[in-house]
Amino acid sequence: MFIVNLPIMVRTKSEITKQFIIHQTAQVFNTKGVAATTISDIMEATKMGKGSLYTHFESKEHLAYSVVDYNLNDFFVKMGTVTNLKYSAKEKLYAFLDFLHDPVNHPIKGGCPMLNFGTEADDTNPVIREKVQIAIKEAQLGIAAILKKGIIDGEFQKDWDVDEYALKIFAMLEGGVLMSRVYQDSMNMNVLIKIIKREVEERTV
Amino acid sequence: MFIVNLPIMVRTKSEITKQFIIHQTAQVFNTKGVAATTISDIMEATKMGKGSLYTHFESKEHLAYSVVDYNLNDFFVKMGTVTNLKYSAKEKLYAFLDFLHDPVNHPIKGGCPMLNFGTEADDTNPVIREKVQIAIKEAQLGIAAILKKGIIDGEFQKDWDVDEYALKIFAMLEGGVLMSRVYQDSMNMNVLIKIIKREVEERTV
DNA sequence: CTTGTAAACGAACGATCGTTCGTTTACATT
DNA sequence: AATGTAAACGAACGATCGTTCGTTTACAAG
Repeated sequence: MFIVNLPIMVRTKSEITKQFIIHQTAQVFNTKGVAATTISDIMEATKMGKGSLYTHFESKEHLAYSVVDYNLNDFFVKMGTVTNLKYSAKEKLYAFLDFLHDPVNHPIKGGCPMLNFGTEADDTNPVIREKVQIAIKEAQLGIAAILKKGIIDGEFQKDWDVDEYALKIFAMLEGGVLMSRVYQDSMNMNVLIKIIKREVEERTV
Repeated sequence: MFIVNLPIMVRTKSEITKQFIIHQTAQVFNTKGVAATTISDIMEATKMGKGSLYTHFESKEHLAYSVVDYNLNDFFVKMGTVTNLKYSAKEKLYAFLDFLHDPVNHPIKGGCPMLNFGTEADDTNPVIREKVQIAIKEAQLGIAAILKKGIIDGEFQKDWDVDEYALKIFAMLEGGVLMSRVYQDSMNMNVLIKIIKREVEERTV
């Protein structure tokens, strides 16, 4: 039915601008927070007029939702890029840990979006809270998947409770990000990563 | 010099009201954040007129500073109240852990103030960032002090790197608070506490 | 009770908030 | 080149922001 003869560029013009706005404001929202980011901030980040923004987003809140999605997704894309370069489970895990070794200059500008948007939204914004919840779940599962692969491949001890240890890794890293960013010094994060690696070695066959 | 014959009540009237305002708005700031808390919110929480607030605080920002101090201090007071009831190091530590077992209903209303104010302020408010930095340092030292007492009293193994483990505990707990509050379920926190207790047992002589 | 001083107050201020809308500009299709 | 449609735009809106200030109220001292 209704087969449309689409031009070469499939629904692009508006979509490109939309993505441009999201891309340009991702750091602003992640740094200042959703509530504290103003339309003026968005205009400055995009160099666009006030009215133009409302051609692509029905409200600041809806843009914020897209930006939260973008930042969360960006984290997993970059995390995947790093881990997919490695073959063994331990190498994947260590690559992931090293990927996060410097929270002062976090790979996602403004810091971990799960930490930032999670703490802002947990009591005030159910939509964002749920987005973060899904992302945290995905992160836990991602770490657990690496550990499980390590067991299947015979790298790690079979009796290791990997779901529990994935939770432990995630919590330690988020705590480490908080500390390092407040201290403006990534030393604590490096100690935590060293601890995790040591514990992984103890579970390596 | 200048010995003043002070009345019975030493600089109270204004100070009491000041503390009342801080007390009444502590939860609001900790839940909504400093930037998102408005004067109207403060008026509603205190049932005071707009002008009265400026009799006691020169700006919203200065009130926020006092509230951050209040919430951070409140945490340590409550933590001390719980741990001081115990004699042995392990009992103190477990009491502290159990004190944090339910982040959905955190002892400090709105959640951990180090987590909340730390993530909001790390890139935007140097004054608050430093207050949180000092608090985190104090928390680390507090945990480490308990562990050190455990070693001195012969409860824990002598070769335990307690500073490192205090850092690990703190990071895990902050990560656990984040997860539990985003999930609106304290299960993850309970697993993390269980893990810590297990590791402490392994270091118990 | 009178008086003096500090606290409480709310109207009003200028600034900025998020949003709307009529108009101009840009650009792909005739 | 003419035309039609969508994007870009900025002035203007009402609402709310944080702050100020002249006045009223509360209350302890004399």
